[in-house]
Amino acid sequence: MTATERGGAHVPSVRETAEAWESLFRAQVAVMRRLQSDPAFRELGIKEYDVLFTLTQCPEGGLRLNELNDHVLLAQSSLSRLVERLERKGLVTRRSAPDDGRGTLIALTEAGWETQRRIGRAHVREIARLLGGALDGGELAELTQLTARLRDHVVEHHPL
Amino acid sequence: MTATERGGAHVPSVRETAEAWESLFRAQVAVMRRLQSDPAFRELGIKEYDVLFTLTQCPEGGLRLNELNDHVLLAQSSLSRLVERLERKGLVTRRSAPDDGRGTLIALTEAGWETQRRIGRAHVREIARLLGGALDGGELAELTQLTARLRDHVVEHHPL
DNA sequence: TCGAGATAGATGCAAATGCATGTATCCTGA
DNA sequence: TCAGGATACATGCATTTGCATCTATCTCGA
Repeated sequence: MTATERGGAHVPSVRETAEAWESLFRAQVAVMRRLQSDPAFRELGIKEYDVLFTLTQCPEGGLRLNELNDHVLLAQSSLSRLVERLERKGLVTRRSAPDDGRGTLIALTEAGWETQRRIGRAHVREIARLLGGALDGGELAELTQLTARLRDHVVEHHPL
Repeated sequence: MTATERGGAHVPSVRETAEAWESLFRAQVAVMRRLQSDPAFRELGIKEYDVLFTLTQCPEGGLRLNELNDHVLLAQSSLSRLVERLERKGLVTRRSAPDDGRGTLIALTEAGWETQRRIGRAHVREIARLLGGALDGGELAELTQLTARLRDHVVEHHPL
């Protein structure tokens, strides 16, 4: 068996790359389909939750709409309206960015933090329930590393 | 450094599991955002393409709607109408399943095969362009393995 | 300083989506 | 055999999404 045959440290072929993406994508679909049906997301859609979560992971002041948009699979206009809905529910505030009159700063309200924590706890439990037993700790760490590097590479080398 | 600290073959914590999912999901978002903007998907949306692709990967006769639905992140009704659109475009045919009067068999037309091949070629090139250089062959194979096992586990242990 | 182009976000509108439900068919146990 | 429930898919309808475009603001070079 050659290095190539066992998938050694060679430059991957187009086919190998496409297969890896396909596999990653299908795994995401399978997991996401199940996560979406979690009762935790009856109160708030998973995309709305994702925005709240992203806001918890960033400096206190909040995020610009375009920064938020990097984390979510939505068109700019769709995110704009999603945030508008969150504002109407009292979960986030929007204010004009102090240093750039065009920008909008989105920040969590107290209710937003509380809602994220509440849904987040159930969500994390559900993730563990679904994925538990699929991979051991080393494999899971490996997966985290590989996907993180994949993301970093794409963000770094292929701006939108 | 203990085995746990370096992520050895232990039973993963809830936190480690959630981190891995988060990382996988963000990588998927980053890659998908870029794939979606490929001009190859101006003619046909990526979800529509995905259905055509899935149909190429299965026995000649086609797939039932509910089987298709396992591969796609869409509600049953949305897929039903997506397939209806594909039929109107002449890319698939729908016929009643011979062994089950409730079912619908979806199959590619000749134009459907041709369209999938054409878009697929461009799509695979784009995948290689985006991911090329991110991971070497061994890492890519590892990623394929891990995500495939993740999917298999979820499909096996957590039916919808 | 000014004007052309770039950028951030909002909005009108058509298309796509999901939920709830409807219809037809299939299955199962009494 | 047949009634009750389950399953497969379709459909009405309100919501969400994306595209194209608009406005407001910023940036930069002449």
